[in-house]
Amino acid sequence: MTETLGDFEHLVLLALVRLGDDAYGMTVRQEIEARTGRTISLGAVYTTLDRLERKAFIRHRIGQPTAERGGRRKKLYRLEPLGARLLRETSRAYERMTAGLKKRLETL
Amino acid sequence: MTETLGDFEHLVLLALVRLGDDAYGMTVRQEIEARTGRTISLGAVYTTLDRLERKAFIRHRIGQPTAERGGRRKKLYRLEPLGARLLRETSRAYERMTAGLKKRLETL
DNA sequence: GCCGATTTCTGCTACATTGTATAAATCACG
DNA sequence: CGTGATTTATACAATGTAGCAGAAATCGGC
Repeated sequence: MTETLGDFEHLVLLALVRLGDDAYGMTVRQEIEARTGRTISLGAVYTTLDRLERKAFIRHRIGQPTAERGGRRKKLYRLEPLGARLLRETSRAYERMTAGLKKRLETL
Repeated sequence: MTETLGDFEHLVLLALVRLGDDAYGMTVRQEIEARTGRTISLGAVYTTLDRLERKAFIRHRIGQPTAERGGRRKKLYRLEPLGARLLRETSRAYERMTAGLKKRLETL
């Protein structure tokens, strides 16, 4: 593996996988906040999405405006093959690091 | 969660758990290299161990010299309660992020 | 036993990348 | 317009990483 993912980048990619068609700034933040319990600024999310896109791990398209008042057009993101491969590798590496340790981790 | 662990810091803590009594610079590197498949410089390991210790997540003691060739005295590291708690939280957060996604991740 | 060669291990320094907050700009709709 | 949803810009802190210097220990020859 040549490339590596930072901690937060990793979380963002996982959020994209789970969110599927509805992945953009706000939902990505919600998803990560809800599951990790940590508080995240939107700026952090956008910066990271942008960086991941520059590296060709993800790509965006512009969504349709919604019927709500306000509601600027969203940038919807999805995983690209390069990012998918890296995410899979990173997840596997994590699995190998924790293999046989999960019970112990819980009782730390 | 107020504090967070970086990607590499996380790997280092996991290595400490697995290595138990025999965790020092070289073995930590070996462990991470073997399981993640990535190449790691010793300097990276030492710097990270040092930072983790400053934050009171880990602590070291000086080991006895061994009979091996070379074999300078080792700094043996072990997890402190603060680090253990953070590691557990981080691991749980990751579990929640990947819950129900593992199969999908494998076929990305 | 002393001495240099050799090996293991640690410390330091410097720089690149990633993480994060805050404030400002845009856009879509009524 | 004015208002709310969303994105962009900016700046700085924290983390990741390489490279090299140096200290401590053993080994073999003399």
